[in-house]
Amino acid sequence: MDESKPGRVAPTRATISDVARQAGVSIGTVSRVLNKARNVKPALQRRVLDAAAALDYRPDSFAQGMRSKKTHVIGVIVPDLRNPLSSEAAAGVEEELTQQGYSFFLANSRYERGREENILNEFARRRVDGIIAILARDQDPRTVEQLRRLPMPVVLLEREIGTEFDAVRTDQVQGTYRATRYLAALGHRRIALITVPTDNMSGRYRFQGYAEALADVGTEVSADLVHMGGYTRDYAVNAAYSVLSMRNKPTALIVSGGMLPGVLDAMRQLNLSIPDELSLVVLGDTELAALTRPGITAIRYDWAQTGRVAARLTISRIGGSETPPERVIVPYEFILRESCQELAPGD
Amino acid sequence: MDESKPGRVAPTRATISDVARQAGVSIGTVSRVLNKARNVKPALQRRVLDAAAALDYRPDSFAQGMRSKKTHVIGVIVPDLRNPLSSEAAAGVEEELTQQGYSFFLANSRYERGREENILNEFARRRVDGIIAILARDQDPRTVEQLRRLPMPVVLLEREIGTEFDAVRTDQVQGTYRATRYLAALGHRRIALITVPTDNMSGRYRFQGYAEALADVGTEVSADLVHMGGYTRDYAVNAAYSVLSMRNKPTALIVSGGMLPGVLDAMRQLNLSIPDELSLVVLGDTELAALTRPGITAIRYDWAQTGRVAARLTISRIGGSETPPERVIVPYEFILRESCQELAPGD
DNA sequence: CTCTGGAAGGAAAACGTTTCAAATATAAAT
DNA sequence: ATTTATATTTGAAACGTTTTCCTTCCAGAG
Repeated sequence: MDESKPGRVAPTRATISDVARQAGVSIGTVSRVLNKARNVKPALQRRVLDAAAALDYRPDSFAQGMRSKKTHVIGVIVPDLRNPLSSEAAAGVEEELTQQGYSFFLANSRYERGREENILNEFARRRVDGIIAILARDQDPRTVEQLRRLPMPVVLLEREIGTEFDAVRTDQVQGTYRATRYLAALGHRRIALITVPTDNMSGRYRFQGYAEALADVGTEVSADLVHMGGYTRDYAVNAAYSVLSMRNKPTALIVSGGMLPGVLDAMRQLNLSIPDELSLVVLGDTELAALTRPGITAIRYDWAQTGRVAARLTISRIGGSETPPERVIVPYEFILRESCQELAPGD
Repeated sequence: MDESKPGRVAPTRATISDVARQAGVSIGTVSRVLNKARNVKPALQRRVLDAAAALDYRPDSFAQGMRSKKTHVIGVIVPDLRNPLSSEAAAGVEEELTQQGYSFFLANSRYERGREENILNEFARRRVDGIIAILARDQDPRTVEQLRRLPMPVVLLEREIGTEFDAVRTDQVQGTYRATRYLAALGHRRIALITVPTDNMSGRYRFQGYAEALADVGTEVSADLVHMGGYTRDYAVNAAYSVLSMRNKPTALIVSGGMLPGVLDAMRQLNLSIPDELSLVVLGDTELAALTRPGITAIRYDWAQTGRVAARLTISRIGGSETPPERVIVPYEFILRESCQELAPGD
């Protein structure tokens, strides 16, 4: 019925046979011209190209995918769309993929394993050429098993599973080590840590850097200063609240970027000021850290860069690269602001 | 060669004919069971379902799309992945689409028309079932024409083109009106406005609300107080810098959320304090506005909600809804913080 | 002039679904 | 027991590509 509507252009797209007819050749020839263009006389080639242009022909990606098994689509799975890690990484992936002619599905697991499983299944069903994943948990054997079964290359972002998958990550160990040593150099010894659980790489490596730095200055990790039990803002608020209202409270605090809002919130409630009453370093720089007053000293991670690297790596795997799994580590940057203070000897 | 590797599961997925063979029925029956399941005897239905489960069968989405013309994919195009409007809207869209069994392509135009055009073409080629778009410019005739030609429903987000497309947007007119009136009620008359250009809806409606409010308090718009020439952070810094270093500088400033960082940056450079030297209202609430000190009074827009509504609307259009184009307006919320001060009579 | 071999182009198969027409089985009505 | 209507199931076409296998051309060699 639409066909007859006067004002409406018929919505039927030209197919390859339309082009073939218009150019007076077989569809096979059209396909050959449009793809490799081998063994076709220049004259014919022109005719085909002209016909295709005239008809505004675009190959149907479903027919292509059906036949050639290549979709030029990559699946990207993140745990929390609103977290800067996710959005920055997605932005980096986007930059690189677009440039290389790929599209991508974006999916959000919300840190739920069930969702993650469904998403991976859906990606497989949709025959994505590759997957870039920031997993909720990288130690769950079911997840690992599912990844192993996937017929397309998988690149992990900010996560690690043994050495069998490509992985791109920021240097959380060194970054956190540096943050801790920086505070220690200012005289702090009671340094609290609020970040994500150890069931993914970020938490594990952050704790490792923290613990190593403390050990190097001859201090032991004190369990009551470490809160690594959740991902949410509420968790951060509660953790900060409880650690900052201890009788013998810490003089410094290291918090991950996604939890900074919660910590600032708690500090406001407790009416604690930075840096007089608490020195603060954030793992992962954000606009909030940069622009709040005083500015928060930060370990900056270039997540967009990890995204770009992961995208390039994925594409090279799709291209058939068979080298052993890579492990790329993107360095951190230390951003000095005004949130830390030398500890007065008496404190 | 992979087939023979001992440790590797053969990566060939089961097809519908495998299921048919296993269940001892025709492929047509399998298809019917898996889709509508009408007119199939319960016994057979069980057999088919069991077979499908046993083989871990998942219909190939390319074959499906090829035949049925439905892809269950929606294309989402945003102008700036790092802007809260984009990421919040994407998150809202994601919530709703996932729940309804849709996947989505996410693409980033970076406010460039050429990219936008390519993205729309790519979406068409990939036969997305519908498109949700935050356009770079909603007044460009070429963009409009391209949208008209698209064979799938398009829902505009935070943009409007006449009345021929569905559009979901926040109430920028009223929000900005309210912000302006609020400042006026505190005695301010020299109120600056820094936001995006008028070549998309947000800029137009913000200016409208601003101008109406000023008119209602008997003040004229003063061109040197209005900066609506760019989208970037750099633009915001420069605009704020120039407007705040005027001899007769404004006593209050309204800025859009994406540009708040730039404004705060400029204020820091100029060493201006809030609210003593400048009252500030931000259009679009963000974490930065909420957590910086003092907190910035904000007009909050629920972009995630617009995303959800747009997703629902898109799906209903895909379902064949033929009602006239809708125009949904999501209300604003006034968030009072500490960034505004009553103007002293002498000022 | 015939033969050979490579280049160029065509015809048709295949990809895995959905859907439609036809065939068969079942139930109801006579 | 037939006939008729209805419910179920089958078989095959169709979707728009890519690709494989042929056939046809031609040029150069013998």
